[in-house]
Formats: sequence, C-alpha cells, structure tokens
Amino acid sequence: MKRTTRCDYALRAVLELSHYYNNKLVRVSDLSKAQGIPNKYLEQIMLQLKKAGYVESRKGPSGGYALAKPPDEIFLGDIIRLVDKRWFSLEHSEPLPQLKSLHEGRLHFFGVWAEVQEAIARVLDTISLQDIMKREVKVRSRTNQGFIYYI
Amino acid sequence: MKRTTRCDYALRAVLELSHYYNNKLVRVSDLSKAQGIPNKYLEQIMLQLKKAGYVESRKGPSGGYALAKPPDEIFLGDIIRLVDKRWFSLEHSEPLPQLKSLHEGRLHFFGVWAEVQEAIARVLDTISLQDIMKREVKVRSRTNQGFIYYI
DNA sequence: TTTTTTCCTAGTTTATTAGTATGTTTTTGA
DNA sequence: TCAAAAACATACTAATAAACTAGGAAAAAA
Repeated sequence: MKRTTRCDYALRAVLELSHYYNNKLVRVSDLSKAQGIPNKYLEQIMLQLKKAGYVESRKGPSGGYALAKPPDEIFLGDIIRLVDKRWFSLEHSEPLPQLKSLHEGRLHFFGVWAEVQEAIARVLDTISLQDIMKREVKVRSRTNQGFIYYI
Repeated sequence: MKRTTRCDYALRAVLELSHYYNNKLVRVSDLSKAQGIPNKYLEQIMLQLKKAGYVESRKGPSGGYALAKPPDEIFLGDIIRLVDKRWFSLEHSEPLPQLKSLHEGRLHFFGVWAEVQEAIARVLDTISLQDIMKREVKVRSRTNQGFIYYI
C-alpha cells in the first residue's frame, strides 16, 4: 500500500512525540534528525498537524512541539486523512462526461468505492498511536551492523 | 478513494465487455467512443488486460476484444491490481536510512499497511463484474436534460 | 491487395509531490 | 534590552508519475 512520504513523515513525527507525551517539548530539528526527515519539510508538516489540533507548540528557545491529546486518543486515520487526501477523498464518484454509451446506465460502480473507504477506515480508525507504541518490535538486520526499522 | 483514471478506464472497458460476453467482439474505437476514453490510451490498457489474460482479441476487420472469462470469474481486485499498483504495492515497508533516533526501535508500523491492504482486498476480491452489472442503477440528474452516471 | 483492426514503442504534456529558500514572529535568557 | 533560538509563513524549484499523443508494424478479413 503506497503512501506519500509526507504521510510516513507525519506518522513518524507524531509517534515520536507520543513517547514524550506529558513530558517535554521536542524541537523539529530533533525530530528531523532522529527520523532522517528534511528539517524544513517537517516544519511544514508539523504546522499542518498543529492547525488540525493534533499537536501544540511553543516558540523561542526551549520551545518545540508536543502532542495535544494523549496517544490513545489519536488514531492513524486522523493523521492520514489530514496529510494524504488520496485515501479518503470525498470525490469517490465521478460523473461520466458524455453518453454515447452502447448500453446506457451501465457503468455503476457506485458504492464500491465507499465500501473500500469504509474498510480502510475500519482499520486505521481503530489503531491509535498508543497501539503502535505497544507494537514496537526490533528487527535486527544481518546486512547492517545495527538495526533497521521498518515503518 | 482516489483512483487513477487508468484504473477507472480499465474497469469501464471491462464492464462494457461483460455485457457482450459470449456474444461478439467489440472494437476499441467503440469502447472509447462509448465511454469517452481517448482511443489510443485505451488501446494500451486493453493490451495490458490482454497480456494479463482477462480479455482476448482478434485483429483485422471484424476484430476486437472480448472477455476471456465469464463476468462472475473476474473480480474488481484483479483489474485494479493490474492497472493501479499503488493499492497493492508489495513494498509496504520501507527501511529507515539512519539511526540517530531519540528512541531506538520506535517506529514500527509494521503490519498496519498489510492489514489495510487485506481489508481492501476483502472488498475488491469479492465483487465480480457480474455483481456490478446487477448493481446498475440509473440516477437521474435534475441539472442535466439526460442521465448522469457515476462510477 | 487494400482496408481495418490490434499490437508495439517512444515521446510529450500535465499534475502532484517533495523539497529548498528566504524570510518574519515570538519567546527565552543573559 | 538584546541576541539567539525556536516556531511560523510563503514562494519557488525539482523530481516523479500519470495521462496522454504520435507514428507506425503486423495480422486478418473481404
């Protein structure tokens, strides 16, 4: 299932923040260094997350970001819906422009896309950041000297 | 749920052919006229469908395309998997390049994307072209003098 | 043997995503 | 009070993928 990198970045960032919930503010520069995300790009994403109310921030030295809600109240679907429109786009039906059809009224996938969307939502709207933290499992890689982590 | 237009085109074409199953060959030019799809683009798509074994063809005058299997044996998932890689891409996990993470081994969405993919498959692999034909419902539009069809 | 169709490949345009650049504003602490 | 450090804001560029277009070659029918 292909996501945008923006989507992955947002999830990584917000998951990182989950571990600091009720603890301290985390700078964007630290988040980006930790996760290998371009700093300025992540700034934009964090801003979007803030405007949507998932994180809060303070400016200036000792400033940074924090989750605005506890990790068990933020679901993957929330974040993905925000940063990657493709999955939950409302325009899941499109009118056909012309009607020179051999068989009229034939092309009705109406409802199928809604079904798919609901199926996706049923998964993503039930998995919280808290759940992901629980799932964390280290996967050792033979090929490298350290660990490789999969998202 | 946003699809590629290629995906919609393929589904429309193959559904159109469903109505002619065991009947006659349909030219690409007719399919494209009927559905408002650029002729040459549809040719490419039909060729892809043929190579995958969903349709068969004959060249020359009185040539054209036909479904290679009965409509109740072809599922939406089959077609979509073929023409739109994004939904069922195998690379649903990507390694993180660096490990300067504040908290190591934290970023494990491993399994989530597989779950989503399975949920999608459960829907699309159970709806056949036959099913879609049954679903066909005309939707009258006030705004236009005729009908508008949604896909 | 001409016409009509599928078949094949390369190139072009368009749209979207990803990322960079250049600041401004706010806050802290010296 | 002022300099540094952070978020905040916006505009631009690059990269990638999707959506076509162009121009034919091969095959089959009449």
